[in-house]
Amino acid sequence: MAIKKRRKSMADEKKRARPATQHDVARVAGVSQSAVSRVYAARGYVSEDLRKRIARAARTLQYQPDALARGLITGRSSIVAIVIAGITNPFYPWVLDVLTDALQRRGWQMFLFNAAGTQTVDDVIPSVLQYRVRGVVIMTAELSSNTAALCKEKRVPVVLFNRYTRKGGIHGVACDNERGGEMAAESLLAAGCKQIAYIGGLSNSSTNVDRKVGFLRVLNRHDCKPVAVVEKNFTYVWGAEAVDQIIQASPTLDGLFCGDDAVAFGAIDALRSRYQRRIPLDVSVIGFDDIPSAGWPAYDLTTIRQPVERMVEATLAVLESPPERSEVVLLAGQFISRGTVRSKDEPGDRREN
Amino acid sequence: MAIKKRRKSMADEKKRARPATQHDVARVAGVSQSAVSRVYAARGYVSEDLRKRIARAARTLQYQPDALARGLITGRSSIVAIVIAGITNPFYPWVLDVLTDALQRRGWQMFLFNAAGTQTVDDVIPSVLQYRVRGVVIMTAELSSNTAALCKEKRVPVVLFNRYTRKGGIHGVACDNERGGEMAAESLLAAGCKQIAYIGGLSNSSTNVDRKVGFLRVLNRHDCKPVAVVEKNFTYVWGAEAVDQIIQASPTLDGLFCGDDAVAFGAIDALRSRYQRRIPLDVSVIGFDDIPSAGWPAYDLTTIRQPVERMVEATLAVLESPPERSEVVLLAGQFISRGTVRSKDEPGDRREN
DNA sequence: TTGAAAGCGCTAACAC
DNA sequence: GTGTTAGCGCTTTCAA
Repeated sequence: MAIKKRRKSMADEKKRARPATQHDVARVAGVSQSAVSRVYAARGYVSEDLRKRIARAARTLQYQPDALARGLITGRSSIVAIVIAGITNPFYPWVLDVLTDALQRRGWQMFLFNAAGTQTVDDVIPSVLQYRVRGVVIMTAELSSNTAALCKEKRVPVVLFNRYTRKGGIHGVACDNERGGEMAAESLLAAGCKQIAYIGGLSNSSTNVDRKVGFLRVLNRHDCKPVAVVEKNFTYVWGAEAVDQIIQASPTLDGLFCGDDAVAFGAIDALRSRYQRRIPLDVSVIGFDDIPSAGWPAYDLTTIRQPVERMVEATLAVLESPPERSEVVLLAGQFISRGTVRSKDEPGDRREN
Repeated sequence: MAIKKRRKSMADEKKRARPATQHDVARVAGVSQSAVSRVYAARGYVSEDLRKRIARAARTLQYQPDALARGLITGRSSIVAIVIAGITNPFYPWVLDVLTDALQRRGWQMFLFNAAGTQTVDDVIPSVLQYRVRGVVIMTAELSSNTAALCKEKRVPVVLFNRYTRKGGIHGVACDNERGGEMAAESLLAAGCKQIAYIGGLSNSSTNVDRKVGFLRVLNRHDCKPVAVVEKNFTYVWGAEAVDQIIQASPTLDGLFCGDDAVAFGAIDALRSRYQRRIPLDVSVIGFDDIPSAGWPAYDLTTIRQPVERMVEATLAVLESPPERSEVVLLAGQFISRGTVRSKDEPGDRREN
């Protein structure tokens, strides 16, 4: 008691620095501390009378619950960790915009980690787990089975966003990329393209593989052999670089499917500025994602829209109540027809400006 | 003790669910729990011998410190909260890319909040403060003095990023926007532009005001009266919309300074596709920020580069040791000359493609 | 150099 | 309904 007293007086000295606790509120309201807890934890019974007195005391004291203490006792914070790589690809800001909104509506917080540069997912996960996060959403391809086991052991649900794995215990939410690839192929073939190429992203990511597989399946079905299939990563720079490679070998290229919109932008800029190709008159181009800038006049890109809102909802649904067995949710994309695929009937109708 | 025993046996039943604590490590290593703490808190004395035994025990138990418990006792987490609005403006992904890297190198975590949509900064700050964050970085214009007071009371440093205020207690880190505006004006005048306009962003933000003030100051000094000064927000859509307004009234427009690169993109697209203006032959355009896409061939935008790396470092420096008095750090931007400002000497030299 | 012990602010049995 | 009480896992005096 003596020690306690000493502490208290220290606290009194610099009172302005110490925020109000449930104990303070209880004292002012003339109730027990646990009654205050019951109000804020929204659990157990509290009479209207007590509730009111507590609310008033809390207001005068400017009481705010301490999330750290709450997390410590409950064993769970309300933090969701997002691991991203290449946040400068405009697809991700779009996703983050939707995701932050959905999270904030639930009263959850977002940890943002960037697995670009020096750090990988595996480096970053352990420190995330220290906060007893509610879940981890991974938007990068790499995740070692070691790290996966770590999350499983701590009972932290992991969901891969915009990709998936068939390894057990890891949930996945993605667009139906195979079907998307098929739609792209169908569209280019319908436009009368003959010399068709695919510029992919990260070669072993499910995102890239599925889009490619669907695309090539339809091409194959129509006995159309692609003039080139090249893969590296989902960036503007790679799109432009890939065009360099392709055009050298196949100057008569007339149809191009790109792994995502950023790649498509790079490809289009290279085709126009380095090789004087008109889009879509000389080359038809299709992207993937439908990021906001895809609709801007500079590109006016035909693409496949990812259902980001529904993907985010599906992701949070998994975090709220993780299914026993790992689950892969595939949602349909939507073909968005704009100005980078020529229409077969009127090939000369379009002018470049 | 009886109760304690009961708890313990419960814990044993579902042992796999309970992560190792310092207590467990201490037991295995044959030392006290406080010795383990001293090792991980990196404070106080621990002999080499103990240190080794503890390290070994920790490894076998896969011990990871609990950030919530640590935060509770120390009164501080290692979380920095970032409040953003309009994350889809490519300037912010760029900043986040740099910022996440700098944070992770320090072993800090990032809370990301989006003040777009339904939520404002003021809505979001209280819940951030519950986590005893190390600091708050605000990338939005709005922050009520009420909320500012709240942070001050909790002794949480606040720094405005890419903007500032002269109100007390709030730090600010920004580019020298006035000087940037001056450089833009000097460049347009040097190119021989006569009919010059400014398309700004959020009208009362320091970012917008300073760029405009610097720009108009130089114009005024050269007796050049702008044909239009319009302001709304920092978006692509607004850039295009603003051009509609300006061109109606001033079809002979030949010089344009835009509040940021996104606005410039919208303006350029509208000038080209709706009004058949050639850039820079008919109209010279300057942006601000130098976001990554500014250098892409589609725009090849002349602009002023914000020193994002140095801005981030300055921001974190403030969070690490907040100065007593509020402090505004202004860092110089860099003029980046590309293809959207015509050179005076050879006005007919450029071709659009 | 090490250990014992108090307590950060909160939740959740449990007793009344 | 309400209060009492025992910790959650950690840091930090303080004594030895």
